Formats: sequence, C-alpha cells, structure tokens
Amino acid sequence: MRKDEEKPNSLIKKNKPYPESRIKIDKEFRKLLEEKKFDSITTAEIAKNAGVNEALIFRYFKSKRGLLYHVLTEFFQEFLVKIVADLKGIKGASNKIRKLIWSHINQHDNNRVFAKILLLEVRNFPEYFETEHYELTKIYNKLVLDIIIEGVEEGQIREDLSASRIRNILLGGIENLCLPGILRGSEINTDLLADELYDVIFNGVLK
Amino acid sequence: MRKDEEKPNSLIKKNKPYPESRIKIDKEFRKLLEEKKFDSITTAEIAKNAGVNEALIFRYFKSKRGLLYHVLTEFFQEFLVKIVADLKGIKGASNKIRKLIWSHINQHDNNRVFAKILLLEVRNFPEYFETEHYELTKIYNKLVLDIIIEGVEEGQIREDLSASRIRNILLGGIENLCLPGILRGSEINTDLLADELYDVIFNGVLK
Amino acid sequence: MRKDEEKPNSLIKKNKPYPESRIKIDKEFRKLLEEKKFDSITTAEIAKNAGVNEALIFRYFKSKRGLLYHVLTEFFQEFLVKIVADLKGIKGASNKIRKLIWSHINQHDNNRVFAKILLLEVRNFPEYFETEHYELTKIYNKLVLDIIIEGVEEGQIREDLSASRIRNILLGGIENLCLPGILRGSEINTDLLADELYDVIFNGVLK
Amino acid sequence: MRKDEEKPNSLIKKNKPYPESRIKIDKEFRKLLEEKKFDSITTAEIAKNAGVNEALIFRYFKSKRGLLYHVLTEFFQEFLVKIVADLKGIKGASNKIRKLIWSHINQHDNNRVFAKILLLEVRNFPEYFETEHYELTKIYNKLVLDIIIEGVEEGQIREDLSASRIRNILLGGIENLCLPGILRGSEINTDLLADELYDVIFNGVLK
DNA sequence: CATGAATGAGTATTCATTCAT
DNA sequence: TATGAATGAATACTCATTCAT
Repeated sequence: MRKDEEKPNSLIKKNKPYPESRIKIDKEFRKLLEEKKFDSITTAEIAKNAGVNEALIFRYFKSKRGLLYHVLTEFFQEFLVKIVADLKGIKGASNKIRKLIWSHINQHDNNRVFAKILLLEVRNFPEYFETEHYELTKIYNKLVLDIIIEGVEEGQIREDLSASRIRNILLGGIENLCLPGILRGSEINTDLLADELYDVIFNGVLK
Repeated sequence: MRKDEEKPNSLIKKNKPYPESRIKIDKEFRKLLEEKKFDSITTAEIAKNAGVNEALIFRYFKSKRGLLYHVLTEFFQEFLVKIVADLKGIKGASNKIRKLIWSHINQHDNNRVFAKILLLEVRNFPEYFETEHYELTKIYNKLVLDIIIEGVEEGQIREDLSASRIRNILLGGIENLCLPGILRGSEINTDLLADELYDVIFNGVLK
Repeated sequence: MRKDEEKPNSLIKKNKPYPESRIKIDKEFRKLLEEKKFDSITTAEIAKNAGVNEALIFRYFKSKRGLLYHVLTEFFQEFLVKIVADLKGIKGASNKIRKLIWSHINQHDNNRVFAKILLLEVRNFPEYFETEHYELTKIYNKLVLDIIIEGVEEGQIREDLSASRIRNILLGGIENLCLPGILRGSEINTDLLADELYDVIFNGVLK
Repeated sequence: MRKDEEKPNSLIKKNKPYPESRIKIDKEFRKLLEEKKFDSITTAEIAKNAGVNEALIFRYFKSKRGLLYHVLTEFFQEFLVKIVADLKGIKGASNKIRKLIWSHINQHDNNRVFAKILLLEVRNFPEYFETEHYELTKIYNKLVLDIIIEGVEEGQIREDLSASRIRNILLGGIENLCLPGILRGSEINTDLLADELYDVIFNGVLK
C-alpha cells in the first residue's frame, strides 16, 4: 500500500536527515568522550578528526557544551526507548520494577561514558538544568513514579510511604550501586546488583 | 611557671610560622576546591581571592599541582594522626578493625573535598606517585596490614587468605561505600556503613 | 603568446597564496631578527608590529621556533636556487668551486641575519636537527661533495684526500672568513675573500 | 716596623675588602657564565648557588647587568695588568707589537667566556657605552696607539699611514683571528695566529 | 650587612567562538 | 552548507627587582 510506504518515509523526512558533517561531528565527539574528559577535548580536535570545518560545530550545536547536551539527549532518548521496550508486556508493578532495575543498570554498564558524564561533569554547569536532557530525565522520573503508583494501587506496595520517596530511593540505589564500577572502570555484575537492590527495596517496601 | 609556658611557645616559633600570604593561599585554595574542580581553578583566581600576588603561589608551592599535593599531604597527616589516636588503647585486631573502619569513613565524611580529589583527580597525574602524599598512603596501608596480621596471629582471622588481600578488600570496601555520598554531597551515615562493612567483611573473614 | 603567459600565472595561484596576516608575520619577524636576538623577540612584539592577532603566529607556524625554522627554510631555498643558477653552464670542477665559494660568500653578505642565526642561535636547539632547514643543508653538502668528486675524477683534485674532508675544509673556510663581518656588521669583501680561500684551498688541494 | 706592617694593611683597607657575600656572587656568576648565556642565567640561580640572599646582588651591583659589567671590568683590569707586565722590558716598537699580539690572543684563548660576551652580548646593550669596562678599552686602545706612534718615531713604521688606522687594523685582525675558535670552542693556536698576523701586518706596515 | 616577603610586567601558547564570504 | 581567517581572554609560570625590617 502506498500509505504504508509513504508514511515512514515522510516521517523520516520530517526529522529532516542531518547533514553528513553534523553526524560526523556527533560521532567523533562520542568517540573522544570515551577517551578523555570533556574539558580536555578541543573543538579543533573534534573537527579535525571528523574531517569537518571547526566552525560547523558552532553552527550546528551553538557551543561545545551544546554539543555535549545534544549527545547526552540522544543517548537518553535511546535509553528511554530501550526501557520502554523492555517493560512492554510485563504485568504487575513488582515485575516491572525488577525489570526496570535490571535494564537501567544494564544501560549504565553499556554506556559508561554517559553515566560518568552525568555523574561527574554535567551537574557543575548551571545551564544544564535548562537542557533538553534534563527535561527527559523528568519524563523518566515520571515513568518510574507511575509504576510505583501502579504498585500501590494494585496493593503490592505499601501506601504509607510517599510514592516519590520510594522512587528516589530506587533511582538513588541504582546509581549508588553502579558508581564504583563506572568510576573505576571495573566490572559491573548487572544480575547480582539488580537482584540485591530488588531484594533490599522490596523487603522494606513490599507489603 | 612562666618559663615553662614560654618555652613551648618559643619552640613553636622555631618551626618558623608560614608567612601570612602562604597561609592565605592554602586557605583560599582549599575553599575553591570545595566549589570546583582542580582543573578549573586558576592560579589567578586563587591569588586574587586570597589577596596575594600570583607569583607567590609558585614561590611557595612550585606549581599549581604542588599546591594541591601540599594540601593533600597536610590533610593526610591529620588523617593519620586521627586514626592512630582513635586506635590507641583498643585491644584485639577485630576491635581495631571495627574502629578503623568507622574512623576512616568518618574522616571521609568530614573531609569530602579531599576524598573527592583523591578518588577522582589525583590518580590521573603520573607524578602523583612521587608525591609525599602517596608515600603517606603507603604508611597507612602498612598500618592496616599490620592489624590484619595481628588478627591472624591472634587466631581471629583466617590464615588461608593473604593478609594483603584482606586489607585491599577492606580499604576498597570503605571507598565504595563512601563514594556516592562524597560525589553527590549527600549524607554519609557513618555508623550504618561501618557496621555493614564490618559485618560483611567479618562474616567472610572470621574463623 | 597570451596563453603561455597566463598559464604559469594560474599555476602559481593554485599554490594558494598565503593569507595576508601570515605574510605580515613572516615579514615582521624577519625585520625584528635584524634588530635583536631570537630569544629577546617576543611573540607579542611580532604580532603587534605586524598588526595581527598574536594567536595567528601559532596557527600558522605552530610555535615561535616554528616561525624561525620556516623563515630559515625559505631563505635556504632561495640560497640553493641561487647557487644552482650561478653554477649553471660552468665547466670543470675547479671553476665550479671558485664560483661556489664566491656565490656562498656573496649570499652570506646579502643575508647577514640568516647567516648570524645559523652560526649562533640555531645549533643550540636540539630539535633543529629534525628541521626542514637541516635537511636542506644536507642537500647542499651533497651538492658540494659531488663537485669535489667530479674534480677528483677529472684528475684536477688529489685523490689521496677524502673528498668529504675537502668539502668540510672548504665550507668551514667559508664560514670562518665570513664570521667576523657578519658578527660585527662590518663590510665583507666578497671578491677578496673568495680569491684568498680559493688560493689556499687549491694550493693544498690541486695536483 | 710598625709602618711597614700597617701600610699594606691600610692599603687593603682602603680598597675596603669586599664582603664575603659579594665575592661569592662574583665567583658564582663567572662560573655560570662559562656554562650558559647571560640571558638564561637568573639572579635566583646566582644567589642560590652562591649561598647568599638574592637581594644582595642588587645591593652590590645595582642590577643583573651591573653585575655583568662589574665582572667584565675586573677581567679587563687583569687583562691590562697582564699585557703591561708582558711588555715590560721589551725594547723596540715592533718587538712590543709582536708581544702584544701574542699576549692579547693568549688572553682571549684563556678567557673565552669574556671574549665571547664582549663579542656577542654586550654590544646590544646601549648602556654598555657608559660602562667602566668601556672606559678601560679606551685606555687599552691608547696604549696600543702609543706603541704604534713609538714605532713611527723610531722609524720602524711607515709614517704615511695614520697610526690609529694601523691600530685598528691590528686589533681588528686579532679579533678576527680569534673569533672562530672562540665561537665554536675549537682550539686556538696562539703561536701560529700571532706569527701570521705579525707577518701580514708588518709586511704591509713596516718600512 | 643581610634577609624573607612581595610584586608587576611579562612569556609562549591554547581555545572556544565569531565573521565574512 | 561550508570554510578559512581572525580574535580576545585565559593559562600556568618566570624573573628581575624593591622593600621593610
């Protein structure tokens, strides 16, 4: 059918495909981010390695930090997509939470660069909080909160604790568990950590 | 007696007191370290805020990093003194270890800046390992090792595990537990963390 | 023909002309070099006098020394071109040597700044020997050597002396003779010096 | 006798003996001058090596250059004393000149540092010409001139050439001959050079 | 006579960013 | 869309020199 063929096509076109140079910059920057700190990456370096003109970085991303925020947003979008996909078809709040914990830790494990940046670099910049990325974290927070509420409504989770507090404990716990591994570059045993956290949380939290 | 009171006074003076400017630099640098990363602190900034001439930083501390190492050493000396004092009079290796864990975490809690620097910044600089501070850490490591060995000899600790491995697990555990709090500036529940770690370690380690 | 005249013109243009600022830097640096020593010329001074931004020096020439080496290379290229042109059409090794001596001294006389730098400054920098300029001197040395060898083969020059030793004596002699004039800025009597050197060398060297 | 004992004593006192620190600075500076260029010697370095307070350099010598001029003067005084001593008892202008040439070259050979400084460093500083050292060179020039004049009056030297021109050729010749050896640190064959110069000069100059 | 402290002007070099085309 | 040129504000660090005591 024509419609079927055109729709995705037009959708992609609406997202007007980024010019090649822009993509190269993005790619090269991600690569550099795995090798060194944001501060010690230079725009000259990015441009040279990407084979594009330095000024393009500023045309496309406004500033070096703009580039960082953009890349961070991209990552978080993928992160969200992944989480949502992973949760699809799972019934019951506690099962969802178990999956979410695992999936979140797994994402951290597979994207250490971003985890590190989020943890160590970004919070220093005041303008971060006006960032698209920051907006996305709010969406994620909401998503998690909804699952908790669902659990409360289902009667699985104690209703005498504020749902948002539980959410914070959950997310804080995940970060705490991942931190050492991310920082030191040491192994993250996703299954083990996920189990442990689920245990701890749900012993305190389940009815 | 007057004489008795004056002598120590004069003794202290012999250790010629640092010039005021030097102290100001030290102080201001510590302050800035609490606000921002080492790399983004500038010598100009230190000097200006401290109200001294920038060149004095280099006269007194050789380099910006020299200043860092100096401040780190100062801190670690106090750290060591505190630990040794805390251990004084405690009998039995396991009691000593319990105290040491607590004291170490407590120090981290009270000196977050230094903990942060140690954890995140300093290990990148190769010359760090020729630093007085690094030498002091060796002394501390030895001190902990000796307690473990004491435990083995007293028959409290399993002798089929290498003492130095136990020491490493112990110190690594402390760091892991403190990391999140330090990084985020969130609360560190010293008593809880210390108990937990002691438990974990000693369940695996005690005879 | 017009076409014939235009083509080389356009060919030259393909070697994209250096930006004006770059040329200004080059020019101003050469000028300063005539007034003062390399070490006491500052990049700020160069930029200010040339009316360009100081950072451009580094964009175009990497470093202050890079600028020096560049200018030296430029000079030496002209030097080589001149020598080769002067030797064109001359028959017989001894005639070539006579011409070469004269031409070399003459170049020194006309480019005292460079002679001075070569003699006094450059040999202190270890990285000089990885310089394009240094590579060019090797070419020149080879060129002179070949003439000597030609002389030996023609039977004009004694074959019991190593050709390269003769070359070294020749070039060393030229430098010695030029040195005082260059250093003091006093007159260099090219004809006289050339005759003298040719005499001395060839009395010892001819068959 | 008292008088005998007191006189030298008082004479020394008149020259009021320099304080030890001053002497140490002088000594250390001379030593450094043999190792590196004036510009790359720092006052801090001098003071530290000499074991004196840096500020003393300025008390005693006004400035870093002041120190240089002082040391140069000292050297020249010794130089003059040596020359005068060497000439003592020699009869006849031509014999005196022969000796003077030798003695001058010999001094250069034995004091390469000073020769080098005089040749390369000092002439750039405009204030040099208000220096005591510069005044001493005038004395030396006069001394040489007088010998030439003596030679003219004795009838040994042509009176149709200006005596001062002959003097200049003589002194210029000495410097020219010494220059390469001094600059390159290569050997100076005093006897040979002296003979050569004497020959050249006197073939053109003697009656 | 001697000293420790302090300083200002400078030093090459870096870098994110802007601009004209 | 792309580019080469240009720039200003920094950056850690140096050094001769002054000053109060």
